Amino acid sequence: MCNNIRVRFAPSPTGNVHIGNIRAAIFNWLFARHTGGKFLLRVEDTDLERSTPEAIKTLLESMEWLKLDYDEPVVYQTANVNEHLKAARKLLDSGHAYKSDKGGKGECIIFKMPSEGRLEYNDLVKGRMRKKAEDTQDFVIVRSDGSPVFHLANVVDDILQGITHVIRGDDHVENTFKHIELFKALGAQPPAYAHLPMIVNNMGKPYSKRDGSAFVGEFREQGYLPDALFNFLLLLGWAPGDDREIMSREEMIKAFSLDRCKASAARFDLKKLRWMNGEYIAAMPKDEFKKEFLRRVSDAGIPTEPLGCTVDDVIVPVQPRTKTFGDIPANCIYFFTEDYPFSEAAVAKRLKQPEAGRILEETASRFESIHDFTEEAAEDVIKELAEKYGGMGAVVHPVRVAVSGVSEGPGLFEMLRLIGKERTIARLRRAIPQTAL
RNA sequence: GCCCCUAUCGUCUAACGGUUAGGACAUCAGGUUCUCAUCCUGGAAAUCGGGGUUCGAUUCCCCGUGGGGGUGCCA
Repeated sequence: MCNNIRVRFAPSPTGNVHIGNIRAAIFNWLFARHTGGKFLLRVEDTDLERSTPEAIKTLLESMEWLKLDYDEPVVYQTANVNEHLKAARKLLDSGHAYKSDKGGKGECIIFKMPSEGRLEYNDLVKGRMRKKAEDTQDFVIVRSDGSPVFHLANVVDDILQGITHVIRGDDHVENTFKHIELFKALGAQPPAYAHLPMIVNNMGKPYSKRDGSAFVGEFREQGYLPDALFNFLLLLGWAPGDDREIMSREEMIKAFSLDRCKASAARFDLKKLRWMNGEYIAAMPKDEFKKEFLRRVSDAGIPTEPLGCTVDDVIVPVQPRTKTFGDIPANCIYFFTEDYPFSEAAVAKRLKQPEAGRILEETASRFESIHDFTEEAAEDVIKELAEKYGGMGAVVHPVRVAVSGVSEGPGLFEMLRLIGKERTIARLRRAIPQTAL
């Protein structure tokens, strides 16, 4: 039961966490949880300009939001600079590195790559990787200003943290040959490597902010659930092998393995994410949904008390229809205020009709005589009118638009009941001017 | 230019030499419903091209082509 598998997520805090990046974290986390190893977080904060406290806070929040817990205190790379430089001196002393002023910027330290033979390693995702030594080049490990370069810092930190498996993005494949040589030159055992394919846009280019939401925080803002995003990202480049798609964290942990990761890039499909998010929302406990629902309504500046019913009443028909929480204010505003907007398209299609005005007035006046405004009572009225005006649609549609401003939503009779008799009647009459052709 | 990787429906993917090439999202048609969402039924939809190896290739090899990554002071 005792293994010493140790993996890490090593982002540089830039203020935003890219989905490609967080996916690497997800795969690392799953690998650690599956194997019973340790998942560590290392913040590569050596870029002092971008690594602000706020950026680090954003990173940690994203991790927490996705429930990516780590097993040891966060390591900050800046704390290890002396170790990096010590390693550089060691490499200088052992003849693995040399000083040079090639670019004329001053003296830097360059690591010497093998000049002959073949470099190879076994990538847990991509398989056997090989490269002729003559196709590699020496590279800078300490800049002329004395600061360690990524390659050095990364490798030294991995040694310091005892990392056994490096699971990271595809863009590091070439670096791996360099890193392995560094490990060896420093007298350390290189870790195993697994390179995850990139997430690309529909042009096949790396997915960026230009392609839509690219950062964890944006999805959170738009009302995606962390579990849905997690699940969706996992399925980009990995599949359990059977037909399961929506899986619990436990199932994922149990099923995860690196050798089932794909080696080719995956396109980001927002439609599928939306669908999956809707599935997760539908499965949410009522009180959890209610909490987030109220937060969204409140943030939109809408009163949080429905006009004619309770929040719980509203939630019943709304939850199963919600794809993202960001859609909620626009979809439910008419339950909370008389100042609800009318969709132009809906008005044009349903209210600007020859008989619409008469239908609304007639519906209103018939509703007036209902004592107990139940769904059944409302339905009876509408059905009667439907016979007169040529079908349910002819009556239902204008009434729906009049009382809600939009052409879709909960069942009409349920909606009317929630809005209430007097308010419904008032809304119907108030909408009549809009039926003028 | 050179080096490395990669290639199954529109998209995400399954099929680790033998399947009518499966599932999901999206899409289309029909059913249910007052709309939307859900739900049910059905349809269309793929192995990049060319050579090999093999009794047999989506699967293995080679060559193209497309895409991605890298290429001495970004990470």
